[in-house]
Amino acid sequence: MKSRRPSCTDSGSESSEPDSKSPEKYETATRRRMAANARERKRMQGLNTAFDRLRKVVPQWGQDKKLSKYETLQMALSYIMALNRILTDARKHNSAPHRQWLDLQFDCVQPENYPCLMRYDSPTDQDYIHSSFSYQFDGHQVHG
DNA sequence: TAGGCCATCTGGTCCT
DNA sequence: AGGACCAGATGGCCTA
Repeated sequence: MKSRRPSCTDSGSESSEPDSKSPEKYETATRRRMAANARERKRMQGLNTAFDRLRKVVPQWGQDKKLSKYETLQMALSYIMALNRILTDARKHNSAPHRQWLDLQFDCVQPENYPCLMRYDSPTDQDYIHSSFSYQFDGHQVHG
């Protein structure tokens, strides 16, 4: 857990001074604010858990650094488009050898087999897979 | 030190 | 009324 802002306590409400309100109303407002803050924290934690799960199923291309949220979304988009492309290509070439090739592709996109995405048997494989993933880490760009 | 990324707080809006 | 969601503000941490 990261450190929290020292200036903003859970009581939360420098802005909600007692003013003309009764102490009871001030207390109620403070309690509600604290509860809302806690809910918001929990909600954001849920969101971050979802991002972590997404990171696990999205290829990282050997990046040792954890993908940022933005990068994760861009990579997920790119990944989905790549899978879509595999399916489209498979429909175009529906012969037996390509069936084999398609099976291989599907094997490779299983999360437990991601290492095989990083190991290319031929330059052609490397070109194809890289061309399928349009997301570039450097440029933060997706070509669709 | 600047810039990127992130967690948290907060007030507003919408929905139940 | 209260919860969920969102966006803006703020400050901490890390890296080049």
